[in-house]
Amino acid sequence: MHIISQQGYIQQVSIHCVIFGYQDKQLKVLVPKLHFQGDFWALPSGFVYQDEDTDEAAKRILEDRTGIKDVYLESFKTMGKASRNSRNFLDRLIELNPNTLDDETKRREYEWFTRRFIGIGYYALVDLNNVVAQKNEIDESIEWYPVNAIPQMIMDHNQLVDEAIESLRADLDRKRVAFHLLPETFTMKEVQELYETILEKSFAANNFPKRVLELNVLERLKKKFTGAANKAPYLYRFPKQNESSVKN
Amino acid sequence: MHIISQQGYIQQVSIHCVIFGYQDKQLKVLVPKLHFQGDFWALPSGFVYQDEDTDEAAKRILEDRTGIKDVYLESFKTMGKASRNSRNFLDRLIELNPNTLDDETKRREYEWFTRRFIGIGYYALVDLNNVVAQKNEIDESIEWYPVNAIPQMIMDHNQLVDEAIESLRADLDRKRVAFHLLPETFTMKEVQELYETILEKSFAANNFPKRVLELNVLERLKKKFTGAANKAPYLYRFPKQNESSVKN
DNA sequence: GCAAAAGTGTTCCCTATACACCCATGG
DNA sequence: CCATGGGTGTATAGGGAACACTTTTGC
Repeated sequence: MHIISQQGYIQQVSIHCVIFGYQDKQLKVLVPKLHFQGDFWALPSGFVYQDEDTDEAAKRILEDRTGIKDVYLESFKTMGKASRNSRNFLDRLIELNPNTLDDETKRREYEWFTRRFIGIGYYALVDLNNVVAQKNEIDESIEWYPVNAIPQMIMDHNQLVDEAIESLRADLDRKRVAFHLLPETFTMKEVQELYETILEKSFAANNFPKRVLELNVLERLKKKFTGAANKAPYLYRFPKQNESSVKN
Repeated sequence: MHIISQQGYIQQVSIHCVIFGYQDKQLKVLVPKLHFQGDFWALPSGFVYQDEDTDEAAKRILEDRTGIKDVYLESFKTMGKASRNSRNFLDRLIELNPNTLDDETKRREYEWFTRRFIGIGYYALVDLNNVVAQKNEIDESIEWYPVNAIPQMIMDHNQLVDEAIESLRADLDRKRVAFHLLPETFTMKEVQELYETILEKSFAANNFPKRVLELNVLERLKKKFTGAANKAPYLYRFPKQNESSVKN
């Protein structure tokens, strides 16, 4: 572990990333498990450099921890409780990993880490099928969990996920945000299933395409011939404005 | 001016309050003007004590600067640009107010104030008719401005107001938030005009009451006899859950 | 031709709007 | 009884859902 407290971070502000993906008709979140004794799960988190936008910090943390870059990012909530610190978490971690605080530097790190932090929550939308998340050295594993089967995480991270889902739902109506969860090309049925999954309600199959298409953000491509003995659906593409599409 | 930099604040985090009121069928924002040469308007802003929730800080700042307390508060946006600092503003202020930096303490304050700050935006909803906003000593005046006639403020404060309005509109649908802008008792027509003002669209007069009433949050009181030669409308009350209603 | 899934059309229902009408109130 | 504005009923339009139907595809 490097000396984190002296790298020019803004004090007492942390960034937390809820990374959404979509697979098997389920909304999933990418959660790393820390490489320590004791089953600690935690959202990819980090701090903000003095000369860095918080948006940039979220992107950097995401890439460092998962290898994922160039994704859609949205800040959704800032957690500001005075009691918000990682002392409970770190004490439990140290209890189960006795050699963690074996020198003066690390003890100073402990003090730094366990102060009260204001946490800025970001959610990311990625194309799970195209993205290969790679754990880095501080993680034991990194896995996609369906939103209703996320392990117990440290601090308020489970609450952050809940708030992220709520924001995602609210944003679905106003912004054309959902397409970021789909692969480069997709069928209208896949779009509908995605909306039904996230909003937990079903839509009529005849009106849904009309409503989506009149957003005027989808490009219709050629049909998708799968070899199956049925009518081939059209493929659509969501031309991404700023970001290039995600290729791990 | 006291020594602000040493009072146990969280470093580089600021709070900004957009205070909404409603009067004369207009949505208004309460904006103080600083007691300095040079026409500086700025949202009521401040910092967060180490042992204080950010929500508490927003409440405290609101009360210190305006005398208003016990209002509905909602955090709506966190501004995180690396370039976000008040150096331009303060340099202009010092230029126009030469005696501002006349001792060492104040010069140190200047350094503290002009660092990069992460700004947490809150909006408050108050009953403008019942609330008497009181300027404190650092303000020259404090006034209600219609949202489309707000003076040019410092830093990104105008943008904060725009984002606050957007959030307020989005929240109107999901939460029963608007009643906080009305007096203790009000007629259905007043509710409708409020919604029409904020959302900038009109509603049919027959269904609107039905939709509002089936929220089951309003209490119908006796009729309102104004002495005018017409049918007296019913008065309604919004029983506030946690907060007591605002009396300056 | 047949099965499977895509895509479309018809009908129905619900909600919101427009408009008309009735009602309470005070002069 | 009349003017005023609150409140309510009726007809209509639009959007979404259910259901049935047509179309495309490969065997």
